[in-house]
Amino acid sequence: MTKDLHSDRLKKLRTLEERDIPPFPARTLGTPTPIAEILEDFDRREGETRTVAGRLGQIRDFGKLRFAHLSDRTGSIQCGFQRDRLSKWWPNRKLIEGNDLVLVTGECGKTKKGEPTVWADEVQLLTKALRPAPEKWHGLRDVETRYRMRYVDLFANPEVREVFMLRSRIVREIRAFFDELGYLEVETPILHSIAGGATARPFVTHHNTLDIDLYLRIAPELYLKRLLVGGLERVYEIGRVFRNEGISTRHNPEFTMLESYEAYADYEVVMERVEALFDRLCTRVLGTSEVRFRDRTYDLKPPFPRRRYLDLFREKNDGLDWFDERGVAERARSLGIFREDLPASKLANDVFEATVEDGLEGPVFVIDYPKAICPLAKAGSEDPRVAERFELFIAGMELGNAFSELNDPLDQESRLEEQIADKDEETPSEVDYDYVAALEYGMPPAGGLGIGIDRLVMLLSGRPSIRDVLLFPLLKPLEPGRAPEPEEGAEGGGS
RNA sequence: GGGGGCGUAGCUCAGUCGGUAGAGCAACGGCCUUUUAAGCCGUGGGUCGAAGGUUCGAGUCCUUCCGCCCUCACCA
Repeated sequence: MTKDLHSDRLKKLRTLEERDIPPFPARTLGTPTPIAEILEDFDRREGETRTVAGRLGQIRDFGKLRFAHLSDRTGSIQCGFQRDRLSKWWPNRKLIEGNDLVLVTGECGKTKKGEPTVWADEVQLLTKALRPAPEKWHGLRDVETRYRMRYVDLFANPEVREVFMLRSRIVREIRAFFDELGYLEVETPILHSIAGGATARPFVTHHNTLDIDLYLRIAPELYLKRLLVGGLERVYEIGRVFRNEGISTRHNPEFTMLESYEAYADYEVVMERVEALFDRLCTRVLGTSEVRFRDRTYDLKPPFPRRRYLDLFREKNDGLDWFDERGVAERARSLGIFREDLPASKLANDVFEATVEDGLEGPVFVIDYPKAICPLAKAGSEDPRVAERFELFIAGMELGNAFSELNDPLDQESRLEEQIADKDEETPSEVDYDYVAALEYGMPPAGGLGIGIDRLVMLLSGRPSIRDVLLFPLLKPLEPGRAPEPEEGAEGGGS
């Protein structure tokens, strides 16, 4: 609790109550103007009376005059409090301090040094802050506190706010992009009875009334493609997916995925869409196609080069053929990543990841993946061993994954069944026969796309960790309890 | 899970060889009508992440635990 630590502020709270000044009033007595709007054309506003509201910064006190900056979501402006203008309020001035939320109405004018200032004629305390703000010029630095108390981070560090404003603009622009192409934005279930559409360990939950286990979705893919069967033809969804796996600078157990599906298109069309989308984000949101990320500069100007998966594999592995099982096993051993339990295709893909992926600075489309590692993609017309699939890599990060969607129900059924056969903890628990049934009704040929929104925002904002683009990244909860009392018979709850 | 680093006042950080717990900002009292990292005088503020150990004596050394960061593994 707050109690002892900031008892000064609690004392002020009581004094406010004694003086009938509500510390948390229900009504805001005025309509604040966004601060940026006032600053925009300040010279012309001089002499006008304006109302501003926001969080009070540090007060600079001169006895009969005090200054403090007031910040709202749009910016920050200086307020001047003079005894001669505020005779009624003046005796209460010390009850309002830095970090309180206030409403100030007064005349716009400049100080001797030319600083735009609202000279207060009326002041209303909107919310008494019982905790002080972090230190004024270093801000809040401690990463753990920043993530755990993001609400403080946001008001103490303006650049953090900017990241999330940028994130919002990016998402809005993505929506506009698909909307203009006639896509329908949809919402599909998050609770799945079969965790399909990707390979990942799911979170499990339970529905009490039905008494069944359900999974939080690991991908919306299979539901979106059902909608293609239903005739919606162009659909997209931006939503949270959940994977019960490790946490790192690039992974959070819940993250935001964009998936889109377009009938009568294939992965070539999708590559064009991705290029158009990046071009739009660069011009309309960033204003440049160059981004700085982890000490490197990337030019996101399309077109992006395309490299065949199998070619990249051969290049980085001394001409080794991906399908050469013995050679691949040997190579895996020399890399120290050999695993007896893996099917050949998975092992070969591990070799690909170990030798190729980190070097993919990009932007680059890696295209034409071996069919064996793409259970939901359609085989190419030229080489039946490869699937029409691409992944977009930038800065060694996988940003997008797309393919010409497999719509042959018989092929799909056997591939899903194969997947279950060499099952590990990450493969789906069972085959989604309802999805196969949907395909049996006829799904149009289609190009599908998945983009990790968080990683995209990382790249476009130049933030190296996914936690910097998530408002509330997952952290271990702090243990409120100390060690249990060492008396015997202390009841459980133990870990 | 492996390796490395970190945890000291509300915040940002010092703390030497093991010898009384420090600074700046914030807070509190005072002066000041043009500051904007305001200034000046004064005051208060600590479970040194937690527990145990070594020692006459531990923020400092040892052990265990908790949390965070980086990295590797994992993550098609």
